[in-house]
Order: sequence, then C-alpha cells, then structure tokens
Amino acid sequence: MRDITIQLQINSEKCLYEQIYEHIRQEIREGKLFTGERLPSTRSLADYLQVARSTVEYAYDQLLSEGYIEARPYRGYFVCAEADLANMTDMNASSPRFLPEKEEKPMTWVADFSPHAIEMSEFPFGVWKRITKNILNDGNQELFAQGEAQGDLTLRQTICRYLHSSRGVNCRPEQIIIGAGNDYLILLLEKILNGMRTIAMENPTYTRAYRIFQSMGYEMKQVSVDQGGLRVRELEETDADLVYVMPSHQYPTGAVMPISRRNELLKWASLGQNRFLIEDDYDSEFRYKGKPIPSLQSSDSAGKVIYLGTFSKAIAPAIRVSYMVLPDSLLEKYWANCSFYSCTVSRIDQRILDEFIRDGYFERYLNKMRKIYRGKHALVLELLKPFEKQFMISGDNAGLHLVLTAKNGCSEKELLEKAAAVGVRVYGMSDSFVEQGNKKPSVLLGFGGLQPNELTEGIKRLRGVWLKD
Amino acid sequence: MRDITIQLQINSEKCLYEQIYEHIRQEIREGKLFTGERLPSTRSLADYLQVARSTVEYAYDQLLSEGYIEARPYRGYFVCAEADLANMTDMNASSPRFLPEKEEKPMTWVADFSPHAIEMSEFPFGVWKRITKNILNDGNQELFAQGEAQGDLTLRQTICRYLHSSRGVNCRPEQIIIGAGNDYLILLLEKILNGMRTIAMENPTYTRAYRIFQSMGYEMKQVSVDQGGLRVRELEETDADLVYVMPSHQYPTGAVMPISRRNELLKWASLGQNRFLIEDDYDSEFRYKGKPIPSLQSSDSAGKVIYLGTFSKAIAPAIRVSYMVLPDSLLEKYWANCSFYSCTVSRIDQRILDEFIRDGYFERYLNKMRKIYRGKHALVLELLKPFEKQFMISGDNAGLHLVLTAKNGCSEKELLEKAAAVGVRVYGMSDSFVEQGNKKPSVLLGFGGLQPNELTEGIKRLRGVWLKD
DNA sequence: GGGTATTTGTCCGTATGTATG
DNA sequence: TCATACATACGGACAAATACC
Repeated sequence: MRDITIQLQINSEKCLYEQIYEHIRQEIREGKLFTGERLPSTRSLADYLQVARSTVEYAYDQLLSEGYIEARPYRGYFVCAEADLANMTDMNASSPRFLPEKEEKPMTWVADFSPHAIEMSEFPFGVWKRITKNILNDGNQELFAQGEAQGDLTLRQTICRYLHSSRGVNCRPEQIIIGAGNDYLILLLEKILNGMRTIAMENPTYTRAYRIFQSMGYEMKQVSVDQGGLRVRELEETDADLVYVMPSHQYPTGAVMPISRRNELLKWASLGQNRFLIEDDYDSEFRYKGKPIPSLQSSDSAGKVIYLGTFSKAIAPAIRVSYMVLPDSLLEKYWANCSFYSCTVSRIDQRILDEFIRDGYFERYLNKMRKIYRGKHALVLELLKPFEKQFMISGDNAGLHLVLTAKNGCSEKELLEKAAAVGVRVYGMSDSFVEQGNKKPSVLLGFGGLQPNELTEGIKRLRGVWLKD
Repeated sequence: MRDITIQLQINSEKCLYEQIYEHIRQEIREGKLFTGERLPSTRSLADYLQVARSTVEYAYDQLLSEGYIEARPYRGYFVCAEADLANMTDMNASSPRFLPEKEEKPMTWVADFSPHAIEMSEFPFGVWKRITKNILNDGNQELFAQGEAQGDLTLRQTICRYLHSSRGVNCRPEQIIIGAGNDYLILLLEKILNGMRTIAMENPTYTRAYRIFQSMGYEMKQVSVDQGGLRVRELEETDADLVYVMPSHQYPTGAVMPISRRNELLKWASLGQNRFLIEDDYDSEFRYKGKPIPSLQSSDSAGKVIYLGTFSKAIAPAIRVSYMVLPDSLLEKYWANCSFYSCTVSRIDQRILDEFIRDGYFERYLNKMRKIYRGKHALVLELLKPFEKQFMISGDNAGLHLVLTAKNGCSEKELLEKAAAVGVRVYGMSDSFVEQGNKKPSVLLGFGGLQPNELTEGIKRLRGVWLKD
C-alpha cells in the first residue's frame, strides 16, 4: 500500500474522480503499479488527496469495472493480473523501470586471494544481536534523537582508551571525530585543512585514498617506497605540505617504517607550520612477528599527526565506523569549518559498538582473530616454501596479505593470467601504483578471507602454473 | 582487559620485564589505568608483546609486591585502590585524561517549540526491533560484507517506488544515491558538480546547508523569498548556475511554490547547460490542507533537478538515511568522480529500513503521524486565534512549524526574551537569514515534538507575555 | 539454565648468558 | 678450565573461574 501522488486540478475540465481514475489507470498500464499490489484504501487516499471518500470510491469502481483492479472485501483493492498482460505493449514506450546495474563477472573462483577480504565466520553475531536487542529495549527515545556531531562522547571515550592502550595513541575524546568510513573522514579533513592543496602519497599506495584526494583537486605528489616505507629523502624534494602515510604496515608493500625514519618524518613535518602527516593505521591490529609497532602518532610531540583508523577491518566492513584523531592545533579549524556536519554514524550503531568494546568482546574477538590469522599466515608461508627460489616473499610481518615478487622472468600479467586459468584470483601490485614506476612483477596474496583448505588448494594450483622447473 | 602498547627495546640496557614493569607503573601513576581496571592476562600480553609468559609474570610480580596491582586467581590482575591514592601528586603533572566538553545549558523549558523536533512516542519500536532481529538472524555473512557504493539496490528500488508514488518523482534506482545525512550527500554533490562554484540560495533558508556550501568555497548568492517561495526574477539577475531550493515547503517561511513559478524555475535551469536545481524536499510528508504538492522533480523533463530527501524527519533523526536522485546527465560524473566513495550507511540499517518500508510499516506510520501532526496543527491554530489581530500566522499548510510575525511593534528579540522568561523556547527567524534583509519580527513555532498539553500550556504562556491589550 | 570450551593465575622445570671462584 | 650461583626468559601442567551456546 502506497500513497499515490496525483496532481489534482480543481479547476480542470475533468472532474475529480476522473482525474484519480485516469492517473491510476496510467500507473497500472505503465507497470508502475505492480500486479497484486494493494492500492491505498479509499479512506486513506481520500484523506491524502483531501477529497471525499466517495470520490475515490467512484474512481475505484470505474477501474474495477474495467478490470484493472479487483476488490477483496475487508482487505483492499488490488491490481489485477490481467491488467499486467494488457500493459505489455505500453511497457516499451515508457522508460525501463530498472536498468540492470553494471554486472559483476559471474566467475566463481576456487580461491580468491583478495587482500581486502576478511573472515567473518568467527564473529560473535550472537553477542552483537544481544547488545542490539538490549539497546533497542533500553533507551528508546533518546537513541532516535540527533546526536553529537563528532560522535557520541561515550564511544569517543572508549575509542580513546582503546587507541591509547592498543596503539599508543595519545589523545583526548574531544580530538576524536567519528564518521562512516575513512572516505567520509577524508572529505571532512579537506574542509579542516582548507587551503592546503599539495599532498604527497606513497607509491604504490592505497589508490582509493589517492583518488579521493585527487578528486578533491589536490596537487598529488608521489614518493616511492622501499623496505622502510616512504622515503623521506624523496619527500623533502617535493613542495608538499601534507603526507598520507601508512607507517605501521604500508599498503600494499607491507613495509614497516623503522623508528629512525619515523623521526625523520616527524622532523620534516615540524619544519613547516602547515605541514601535517596523515597516518592511516588501517590494519595495525594484526601482526605476526616482532614487537608491536606503536603508531606514528604516539611519537608525535609537536601535534603534526592526523590519525585515521577504522573498525571495518577488525570487526566488519558493514559496521562502517571510522575515527580520526586531530591534533589540538586543528581542533579550532574543525569547530569553525566542520562542526555543523552531523555525525554520519547512527547513534544506535555507535551505542552497539561502544558496548561491544566496553564489555571486552572486541578485545576477545581481536585475540581470537589474531590467532586465526596467524595460523593462516604461517600456513601460507609454509605452503610458499617451494616458491622461495623463484619468488621473493615480503610484507610478511603484519596484515592480511603477502607480496610475491617473481624472480623467474614471469611478468605480472602472466602471473595473473596463469592463476586465473586454474581458477585462482590474485591481485597485481601494479593496480596500486599511481604512476609508472620501476614496477617489479608482484602480486598480492590476501589470505584473510580464505579457509585453510582453500589456501592449500589455491597455492597448490599456483605452484603448478607459476613455478618453472 | 586491554592490550598495552609498550615500546619494548630488545637492545636496551634495561631488561624486558623491567621495561614492562615500568611502563605499567607509569600508566597507573598517571591515572591512565583506572583503579579496579583489569590488566591483560600474562598470556595475552606476552602474546601481544611477543615475549615469554613468565617475563610478563615477572613484571606483574614486581608490581604485585609493590602494591600497584593485586592478583585474583583465575580471574586476572587488577589495579589496586591504594595505588590510586599514591598517584595524586603525579596527577597534576600529566595532562588530564578527559577534558569536559563544552557544556549544554541545563535550562529546562516548559515548552520548547523547536521546528526540528519530532514526536517519536508513536514510532513502532517493536516492529523495528523485530525486523532488526530477523535480519540479524537471517543472513549473517553477507550483511557484514562491503556493499554497493550507491547503497543496496533493493533499498534503492524501494525508495524509487516510494518516491514515485508519494512524491511523483520519476527515477530509476541507478539514479539514487544513499548516504548518511543530507550533509554528506551535499559533500558528494560538490564532487559531482565540480567546477560549478556559484550557488543561489533562498534567504532566509536552511542555514546548515548554507554553511556547508559556504565552507566548500562556493560563491553564495541570496535570493529573497515571498509567499510563493524563491523569487525567480531575482535569481535571473545573479550569475549563479546552481540553486538550492525548497519548493514544496520552504524553510523557514513555509512558502509553497506555485506551478507557474516552478515552471519559471525549470525554464531558468534549461537556459544553461550547467544550470541545476537542487530540490530539498525535507519534510514534504506532512501536509494539512490543499492538494498534495508534487515535487519539482516530477515536473522536470529536461533533467535539471537534483532531488534530496531524507528519512530523518519521517522516521527518526538517528536513522540517518538520506537519498539523492541525480538526473541522467550527472550520472556519468558521479561514476567518474564519486563511485569510489563507499556508502556511508551500514548495510544492516539499509536492510532494516528496506523491510520497514516494504512491509508497509512506513506507510502506516506515516499515516498515523500525519493524523497526529494534523491534530496538533489544528490545535495550535485554534490556540493561536487570539493572536490573529497582533500577529500574522503563516506557513500553515505543511510541515511541523508555523511562522508568527508580530504586527504589534514587538521586536523579535523581545518576543524571544519574553517567551524565555516564562520558560517557553521559541526560535527567531533571523537565525535563518544569511544576510541582513528586511526582516520582520518573526518567530518559528515548531509543534512536532510537543504534546497537546505542552502546546496548550506553552501557547497560554505566550499569550500572557506577547499580547498587548 | 546447564554443560562444554576457553581463559587465567599459579606452580614448576628448563635453558641460556654472565659473574664468581 | 671447570663448577657454581644467579638473573632472566621460556613453556608446560593444573584447577578454578568465566564465557559461550
């Protein structure tokens, strides 16, 4: 049952019931009212259109007698099936109702080593459901009211504690801005940093972020990446005032930036009043060897780091809760330029997440997943042993993917095609380059979303097609 | 239980357990670990720090013997209360953990006639809960995966049908973009319309939108408003290529744009290839007299209208689902400039809303609320009868607020102050002006969020202080 | 609500490097 | 050179408390 908007013209030569009748007939003919669909009741439509009920009834009677609709006593009026047949001719005349969206390739893979996939089977759905239920039961009214622009204070406090203990981030809740996805936070950031228009990014990098900055009209600078991450020397030769950097686990190379270079980076930032570092700490939760790597923000005493994090990786992409920690010097600008953008995350979701973390479920889930991913990581490394002579394996101390670089003369394209031929999907690193660089033939092997048997089968197949004897 | 990020230096002169011990002691002293808070278990911290369990155990033993923490067998280690007392001296040295946010005035009103308030008491929370529960029970995995950038197709189809039947909007699902709030959609729109930098807005207008466009660096033009809404004649004298307009129910004046002027507006837009009309149809659901007013978009045959709508008014602000309908000519730009911004609404929420609408609950709720608001509207008009000689009452055929303009010499400021003195909050229209115009002393009386007795009491009090004898 | 799996402090044995005699 | 003691780090076994279904 839906309302029906009809532009009734009181002065029209047509009488009211006729206008209603013709409008609905048209809707049915054009297929805009589906077969079997219920029309509004005479009472509600009359109320809606501000006409007498008998006027609507008259119009419906007409439709009834012409077979467009049928009346089911005590239930309502419904569009007839026959009417549907009659409109087939009209269908072509009207614009198509639903154009098909660009289709996904219906290819099904034996193993899809997507670096963005994560495992969700262990997620405590039951707990999530219970918390959701409790929250909906508890406070009804307030929850559906407008919330704070930065995000609910309680959740910001929780994130604050989590970031401090888990990532060494030093901040106060008022520095935190919660938003639906990093994309959105970057849009906000543009407003906060207005005026700064040259940004340096790693190459290769996370191209989604690159494209966002590019679409915002920033002048883009590329800085190459080695085993220690972004090369600060190269950065110094650009005239960028902003740097987007992933020090803890560079995407896609997996490079970890050593302390010495972090200090160089912080020093670079301190040399200009308008220089800032945007630290994307996207999947720092998962690390397999070596001591934990604190965030760049934790070493920042000059207030030069803008910290970006997300729960999409650690909990689920659909949660879409990300956060940004602003240095004090930018808070004022946030209040001036952005505080009127209301928070994009629903308060209910904020409350659910807050309770999920507060009650320790997040910590436990993280520990569990760390263990699982560590197991998969070890398995993949084990399975990749035969590859070691012909491939370089890197980026292997954190995250959910490895990087394989061919030393046996295979091109990246060949690697992808050979893998695809046996139903295995791998991802070329060249997609992550924003400029033609000295690309080596490298592929990304994401293991997060695959089960051990899939990993085994997938890599077995890769061995068959990639290794030359 | 939290992880503790400690920058362990393997080559340090200090041994491992000592580094752990000192770090935690520091955290406790600075109050960053609260009294009674649980430390991570020896196992998990050892795992996290990649050291042996006994190393952590050793550090904990040290803290134990010095009284910083206590051990509860099989349960964990906890920060002692005594330790808390000891750190009082250190507290001042460290930066405060949580600064208080700027406080809300604790003023409580007898009646707050906010034009943005809505009534939530009749919302079918039970249904919402049930749908939520069902959805969480049904499809677990897919729901937590990444969704389509524009929003889930099914919801877009549903919105498409709703808009068509209820607002006369003609569109296909692929023209719809779902986002968390109008603010966000406007941010996206900037990217779609990149290059266009002069926008005309009504004056007075919805200042939130004004400030957003302003903060994006648009050149702002103001066009005054009369009883028929935006004055197109005035618009023609500006060099704007964009217009933000609320034809169905202008905020705050409540003006409804007549057909003739709509056609002028559409004609204006058709005269330039880059001209577009942004139609904000923010609260068109509620209308009390006269025929339903179809959207401007429904009269647009040239593809010049960008339609903005939201469920925040009709369902709840916390839902934060808004939508934008792009004309075909802008779809290409959307795909080029914006399709990589992933949707800011969580898929779960999208599914809940979709089912809520599909199952007819939205329609029913809307009918119910229409009735309730109509009742309140009638009540307010009845109560305002004594005001008619000294005030002009306008904007009274739709929406959730009325406009009162004093004819008795009272200034707007006086009206607000007099009302506040008797505990009644009303809102001055001058807040909605973006430029000093010929403002009349007007106040907005929002009735959506108040109960009949509050309305009666509030207006009774206003009568006492506003009416001169 | 009750049974099972996991977590956790505690206790204990072991290994390694260094200093001492 | 060898034996001993000590500090530090590692990992297994146990029983109770807790979490999860």
